[in-house]
Amino acid sequence: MNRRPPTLSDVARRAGVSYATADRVVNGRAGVSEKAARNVQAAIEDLGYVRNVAAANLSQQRLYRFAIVLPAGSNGFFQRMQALFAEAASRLLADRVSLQVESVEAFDPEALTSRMTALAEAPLDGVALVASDDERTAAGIAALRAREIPVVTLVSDLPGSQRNAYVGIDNVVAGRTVGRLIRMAHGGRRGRVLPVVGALSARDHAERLSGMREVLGDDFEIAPVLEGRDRHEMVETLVGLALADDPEITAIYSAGAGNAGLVRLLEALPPDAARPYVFLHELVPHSRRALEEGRIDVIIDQRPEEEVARVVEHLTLLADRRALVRTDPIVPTIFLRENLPQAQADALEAAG
Amino acid sequence: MNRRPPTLSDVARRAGVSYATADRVVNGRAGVSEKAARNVQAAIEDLGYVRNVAAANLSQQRLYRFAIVLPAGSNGFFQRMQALFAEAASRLLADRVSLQVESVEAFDPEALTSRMTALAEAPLDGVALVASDDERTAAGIAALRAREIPVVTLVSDLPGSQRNAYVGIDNVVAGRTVGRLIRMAHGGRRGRVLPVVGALSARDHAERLSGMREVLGDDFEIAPVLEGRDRHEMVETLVGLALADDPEITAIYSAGAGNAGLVRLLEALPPDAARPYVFLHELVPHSRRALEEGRIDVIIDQRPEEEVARVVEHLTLLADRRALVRTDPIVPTIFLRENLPQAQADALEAAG
DNA sequence: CGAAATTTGATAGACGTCTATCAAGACCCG
DNA sequence: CGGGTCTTGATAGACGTCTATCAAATTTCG
Repeated sequence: MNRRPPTLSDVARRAGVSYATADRVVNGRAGVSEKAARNVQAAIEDLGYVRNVAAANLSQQRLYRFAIVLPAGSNGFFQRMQALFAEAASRLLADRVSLQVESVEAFDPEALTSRMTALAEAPLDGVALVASDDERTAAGIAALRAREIPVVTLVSDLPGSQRNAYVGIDNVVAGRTVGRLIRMAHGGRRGRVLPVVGALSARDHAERLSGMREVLGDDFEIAPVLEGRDRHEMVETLVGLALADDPEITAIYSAGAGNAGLVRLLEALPPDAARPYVFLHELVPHSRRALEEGRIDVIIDQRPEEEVARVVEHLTLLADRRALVRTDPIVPTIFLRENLPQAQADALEAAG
Repeated sequence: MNRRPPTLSDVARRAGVSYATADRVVNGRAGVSEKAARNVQAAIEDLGYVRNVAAANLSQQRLYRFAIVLPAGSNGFFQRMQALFAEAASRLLADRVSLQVESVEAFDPEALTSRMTALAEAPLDGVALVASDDERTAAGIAALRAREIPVVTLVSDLPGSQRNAYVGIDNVVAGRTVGRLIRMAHGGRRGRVLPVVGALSARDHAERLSGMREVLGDDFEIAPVLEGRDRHEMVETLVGLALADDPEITAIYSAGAGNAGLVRLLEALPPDAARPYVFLHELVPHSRRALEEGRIDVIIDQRPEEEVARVVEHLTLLADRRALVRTDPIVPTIFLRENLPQAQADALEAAG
């Protein structure tokens, strides 16, 4: 129960070969007879040999150099994600993983592409990026892959491209989840839903809406979709007008960003007036506060903590040319005011 | 950008001391003047030195031997947890962490205590266990601590004891979350809730109920609490009787186990008959199926995957006498049929 | 001042794996 | 059977840290 785990020398001895031969087998180097290889494999299984990663990493001086490209700007979600990556970076220093977190102008495929071109020249072992739905982005990914640099898309995918993996939620699932919650909140009654997105041309926003529609079916009316460009002033204005215009609205689903404007609008309502149910995405300071104060009802979060962890996991595995585990999408998480995570507030404060 | 991370030799050189002295500083060994220590610290910060854990682990031949004690039996939740620990164990072999997963008879504090006494004699670096609310368990924990073996309680806490940490959800929070969902599902209307627990004397079940009550306040009636002993036949019978007896019930909250019985009962209902909203705990095969088939509405899950990861994290840190990170409780997660995790089914199948 | 105590330096060996090199042995084919 | 190719063995050095030892230098204190 307490004995030393077997080393490769033990394996070699057991297999009746030299250390060199055993090493050739485990590292897939050429020049080993089939028989010897079989013996070594058998010895590995007999002894339950597992390669000591500490020793392996040490001897190889393995360094993992990853670049993470995030959209810049005031978007609370990406600020949170950036803080999480920064925190991960300092934690991962001890494991010889260096994360270089970069910002590019949001919604600017040109800027993203030129950044990617630059990264393709850098000595990197992997890149994660928030893809924009654009041919140039796909070309940038291809350029990185051509240099043998693995690429992971994050939050927003680009399915046709050569990216190795996607880390993020399935937006249709997120929309369906909101649909179900809307149904629940209406307790069997019908209602009229006001959808707000950044732009209908944004694939993720459109997918969320269509997921919601799938679940609501014909039992609910859907008001004309507002496109707020993810800008809070615009969201505030448009939603304000729509609500004034259409008193039948029983629920608002904001599938995009710019929710600070929505929250401002809700704060301006008389405190005890009936208001529509409000569902929105991403747990950030202002949405958290709104939920705590009862101005909104549900936040759908894509758990950036989990996404950050998984990006690092994927990039490390890809850099070692190993198989990915856990390629299923991130599950959108439902936050009500009752199950808000506790540490969240502190972590955000600490991040400034 | 691509240079070799600094080693302790670099630090020593920079600080103008020998490697030996630098080593004494970083490992907190005695026999270093204050001045030398300050110089070394400064050099560490200047260079951004981070101890290479691979090298450190290698040189120390550090082995982490942890024991995990779970209640035996057919309980789907603990079966899932056991599978997750087994999976973690094989993954962690490469990191020289050995998890020895043990079962003891459920609800048998005597059996748990004698197991703990045995473990106190074993060469272990940490123990995780599902505490039962019992003095003997507290004594067992004390015995382990007396042998310098860190102890983490899992799923069920024992606050008065000497355990180093608790990994699990806050059951009041879970109950409050359900309370909010019940409110939502009633869409502003009143209702009558049937609570089902294993036993009112079980602290976690009682806490869940009181959390729910907090949120429902006086707007809802609460039917007499059923105690199903976490046994599915008993739950099936009791709930069946209660529903027949009390047609006013609009929601069922099952805060304990034995939900297979509840699901059977619901399956027996005529398919298109109105049924109460049903809320229960833990995503396991039968509850998952019930949710997929629309026989229940919500599953509150305590994310055993996350708990397993955190147990390992805590035990490792404790074994190294380091400070714990992330001591906030696990956040109860809400699953609707729309946001069920995908991989779950496969993972459970694979675990057999 | 001198003896004792404390601090420092130098260094060696170990941890397990990886990489590389060189020589020797086994095998094949003409 | 001789020359070539393939396979194997032996071994050395490196990775960065930890532990230990011994001697030398410095400080403390009676």
